[in-house]
Amino acid sequence: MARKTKAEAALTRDRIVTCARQVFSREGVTNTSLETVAKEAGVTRGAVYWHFRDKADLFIAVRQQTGTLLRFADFRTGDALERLESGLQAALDRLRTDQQALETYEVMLWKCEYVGAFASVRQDLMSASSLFLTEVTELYDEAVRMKQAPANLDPALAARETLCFYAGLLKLWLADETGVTVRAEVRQLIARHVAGRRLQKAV
Amino acid sequence: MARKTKAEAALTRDRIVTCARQVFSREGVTNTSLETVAKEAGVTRGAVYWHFRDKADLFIAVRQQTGTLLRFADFRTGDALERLESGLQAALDRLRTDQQALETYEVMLWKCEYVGAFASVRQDLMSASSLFLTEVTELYDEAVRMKQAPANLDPALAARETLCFYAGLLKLWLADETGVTVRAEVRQLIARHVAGRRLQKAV
DNA sequence: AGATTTACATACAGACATGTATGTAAATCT
DNA sequence: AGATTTACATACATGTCTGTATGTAAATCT
Repeated sequence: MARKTKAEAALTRDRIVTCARQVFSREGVTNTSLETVAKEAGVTRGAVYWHFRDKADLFIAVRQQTGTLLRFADFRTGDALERLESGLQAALDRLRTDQQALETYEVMLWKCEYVGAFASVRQDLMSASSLFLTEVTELYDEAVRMKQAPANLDPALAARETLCFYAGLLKLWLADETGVTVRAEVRQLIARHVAGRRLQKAV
Repeated sequence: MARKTKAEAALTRDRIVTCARQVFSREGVTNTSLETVAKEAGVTRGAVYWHFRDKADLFIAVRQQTGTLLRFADFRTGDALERLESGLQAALDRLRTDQQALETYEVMLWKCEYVGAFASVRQDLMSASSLFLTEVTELYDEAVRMKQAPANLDPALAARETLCFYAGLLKLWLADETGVTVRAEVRQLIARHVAGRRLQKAV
């Protein structure tokens, strides 16, 4: 077949990743055949195998294309607890407004089996959790130093609780199609969670 | 083949379910072939198809064999918040001491894709979440009435936060093989979470 | 005791997925 | 401008899984 331009090839690769995400979210990662992905992207399996070693490699590309939901570094205004809340709210907002992020996280949290080649991906997720812990611990630490949180608050422990809350929230939010379980009240949920850390309990 | 006694057949069925759980947790649900399960159980696929319609049906049996992790009804001593904490602690304790429960939840939370026939299973999980919400809401309601929790605590919202915390905790606990993320401090985590609801903040 | 199920094992038929090997024409390199 | 890659498409070889149909001897029913 006629060779494509570098730019064209990059587009092809991108189309494959995009289609893979969609097919993954429809049919689940394991049930997805690379043939299906290829067809959806208007290429053959040859193209897929040229750009990616195997399905696990493609899956990693899907994750990278979407990137991470949560970037506390993006929030520099307000006190530590305000920045924490902003970060969490922004993450959940993105799920609502960004179809791509929605699909990717649907796949990661509900449509993927972390076994075999995918076991290492789970390690990645846990690494991301560690990063989250580090950042949130620092935020709580700052909150304590600034007297916004009670002095007896253990930043590391509180951060772990927040991590659990966040992980569960993401997972339940995605599954809560009716909206009654958590979707309808995400904002208040997050606000409440963070408010619970403040020195003057307001909620 | 020689027909088995009803009792023998029940044992066979049970062996199949047990082996299915183990294979599922090793290889993931989708990657598991019924042939593998059958071999492990010392039977052929004929037996598996005799007892179960298909893999999804078998998966449901695996869930039923283990049952639910959390039964607040089991705890009748102490105030509402103490009962809440006891329930949560007991659930996580079970994961530590009950290999079967461990495997089942590993499968449900990390080794299963909720797609196609399994989509309805996810509905079931959300129904269980609703039940959890009902029970915990009632506990918080009682805590408020008994002045153990602040009057401005919204039981329904607090219950949702606890649900998220619990869901995330389960998921992270299972993946935290090194223990550094949450496993080492589950007890304090749960204690802290519940203590955060008490009128006199202690943590 | 005979008729009927039951609890499987065996056999069959077909679909589907994977990885690799090979071909090729145009981009890109020199 | 020629040599070399590149970006795929095509073809091949193979393994695997599913669902069902059929067989059968012993339990269970009547």
